[in-house]
Amino acid sequence: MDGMDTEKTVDELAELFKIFGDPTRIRILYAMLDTERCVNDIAGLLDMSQSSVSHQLRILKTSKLVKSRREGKMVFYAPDDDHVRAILNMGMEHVREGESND
Amino acid sequence: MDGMDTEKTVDELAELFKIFGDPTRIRILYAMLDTERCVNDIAGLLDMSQSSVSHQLRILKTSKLVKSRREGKMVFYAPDDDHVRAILNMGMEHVREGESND
DNA sequence: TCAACATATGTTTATTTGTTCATATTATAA
DNA sequence: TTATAATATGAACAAATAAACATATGTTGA
Repeated sequence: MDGMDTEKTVDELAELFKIFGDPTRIRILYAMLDTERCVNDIAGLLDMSQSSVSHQLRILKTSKLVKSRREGKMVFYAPDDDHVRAILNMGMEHVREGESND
Repeated sequence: MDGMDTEKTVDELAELFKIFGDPTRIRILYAMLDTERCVNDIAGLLDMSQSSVSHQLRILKTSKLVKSRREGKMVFYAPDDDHVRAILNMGMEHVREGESND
């Protein structure tokens, strides 16, 4: 174990990836990757219930992957960090390459 | 949804991250990041049962994150791909920054 | 062949988790 | 204040899953 600090860091790392480990959350993240989105729009785009979207957004926000901004009745969500895009891209690269060489 | 291809790709992406979403598997990956390791050594290093390690290694291998090489009775495992290190590093960056700014 | 070692694989169990449904909060307009 | 729209939250349920235990497979040497 070289570059790892504590066990706590490993747990945090696993927590982070666990968030990305759900297709629904991935879709939600992609939906807001270029434009901030309100909850209802996300639900409409992904054909999900408002409740389900809201639950997942809470998880994403708690994990600091997403930030929110209230405008009237609506709440707009966007990625909190550019790491979100970076992590998604890195994973996507792996998936894409996996399709060719095997 | 811009750079995404099919729904299948999203599912594959989620599958990939799900693998990283477990502290045990992260530890296993780190253990073999610089040197290939046999099952028993990993179990010893991480204080886990041989069975548990073997089960997790199977998951890692099925996901193409890890490759194996037999040498006599022992089987040595190593990351299959440099994406493994890249993905771990990217996640680690996020975790490390998350500690400071909040 | 047999024994010993290394690894793999079923099976069961306890825990985690995503969704649904119902209900609560928050904000706007009349 | 009352009605309505947007979002959040709580509880219950079903599906996924990591660990433990027992057992099987494979390899080497006598």
